[in-house]
Amino acid sequence: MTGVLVIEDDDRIRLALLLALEDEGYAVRGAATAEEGLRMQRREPADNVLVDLMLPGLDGFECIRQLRRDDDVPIVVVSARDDTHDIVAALEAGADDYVVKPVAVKELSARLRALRRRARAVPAPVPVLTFGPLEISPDAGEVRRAGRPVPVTRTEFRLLCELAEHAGRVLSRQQLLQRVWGYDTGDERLVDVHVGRLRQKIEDDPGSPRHLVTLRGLGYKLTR
Amino acid sequence: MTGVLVIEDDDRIRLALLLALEDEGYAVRGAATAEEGLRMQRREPADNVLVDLMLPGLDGFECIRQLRRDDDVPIVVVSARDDTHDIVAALEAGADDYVVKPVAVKELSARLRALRRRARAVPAPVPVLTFGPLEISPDAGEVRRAGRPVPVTRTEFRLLCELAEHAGRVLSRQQLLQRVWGYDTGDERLVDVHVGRLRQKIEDDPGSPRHLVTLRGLGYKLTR
DNA sequence: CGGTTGTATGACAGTTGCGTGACAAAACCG
DNA sequence: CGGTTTTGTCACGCAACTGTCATACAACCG
Repeated sequence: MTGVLVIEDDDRIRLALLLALEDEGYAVRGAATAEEGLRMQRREPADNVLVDLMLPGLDGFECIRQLRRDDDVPIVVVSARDDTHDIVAALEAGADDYVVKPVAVKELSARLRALRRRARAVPAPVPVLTFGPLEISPDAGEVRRAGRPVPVTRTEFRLLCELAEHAGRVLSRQQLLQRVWGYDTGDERLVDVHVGRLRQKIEDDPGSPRHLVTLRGLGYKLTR
Repeated sequence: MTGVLVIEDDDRIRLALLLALEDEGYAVRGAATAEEGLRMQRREPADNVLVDLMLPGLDGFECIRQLRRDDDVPIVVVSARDDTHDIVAALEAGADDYVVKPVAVKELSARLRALRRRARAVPAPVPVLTFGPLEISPDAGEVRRAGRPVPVTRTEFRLLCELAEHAGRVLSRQQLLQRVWGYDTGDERLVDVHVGRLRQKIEDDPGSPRHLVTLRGLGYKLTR
């Protein structure tokens, strides 16, 4: 299911767009302000965003820039203003297309499809967390040391990810039990054992660990 | 240097576009007919193609389709006709954008830039996914190993495509059940079985798979 | 320094997760 | 309709993993 987010302050127009797009088979949702739209997109990303330029508060241009900052979603501006200056500015801000109201829904839909044809082909890179020679990619379910894959078990992997996500911070055994194992209570030695096993695999000298370090009385942390 | 090819039969308009785009810093070339444009693009590909719809001989729609057949170049239609039906047809044929004459060069330039932003992100616009000796073409519904076609069943193919689309990422059995079978719940062994069958066909040594690998406790992933 | 607390590690048995072959139901196809 | 292919289910065996325990070691403290 492909989702479309419509950011438009005029209730009538927004509703009309939403209904029309829904008829075209999109899963729609709407926002009346840039702030609301940004929040929605951050929480549950849509596959396309339609945005008006004249918005109360944060205006359309700024909205586009902020959307672009942490998202590669295709953005289409739907504006009443047919002005070269606006069009150029919107596209420069990061929009992918600009259509002038009133717009035929069929056309809008075709433009969205054309846009998605391009956007979909982009293979999102697999994010990797690095700690010195250590590379952890949660999505790939893979750990590498100096480029070489290190076989780790599921529990070890979860533990490592948890530590990596909070790099530099101490996590107590209780916190780790909670987050990795889901235990509300349990033997804290369990954590020790797995940390030990992990060290055998990822540390050069497991005896004096450089990345997965113990903080006596506090817990463990992962450092760079 | 970014090159733009303008396919437009009206000499005056073509010249005007070429000059204006040259001013904007593009390396331009022009063609008066679809045939000529296709030949030029095949011999020395430009980074963008502008095409008129009303062309003598091969018309604009057909021109777009033929361009698309062996090229992923961004195509912008520049037409005098402001008609929803034409716009939709052109976009469906494979165009990326549609602007109506007369058009401001600044706008055209901005649209080209926006388009190229997207297009560049696609490194190899091949509809074939390769994993070592393995070739999967989702569109053609075909799998090859070392060039030789491999007969796979529909379910196997879908499973393979799903994994290929998320190359390098782990997909849990649940996710695969959901996406390939549409099951919200079900026996996860089912996935194992099909993965096993797939391995018999695509792996050199199904006993120790190199591409379709298991991540114990996590799921499966396809690697290069 | 000895006592105390906290941490590392090796061994082990129970458990889990995975791969596979067999088989029946279902879909497909002349 | 009969044969063939595809699909889903099941049970079993193997290998890998997990958690517990006991013991040894290291750090802290007065």
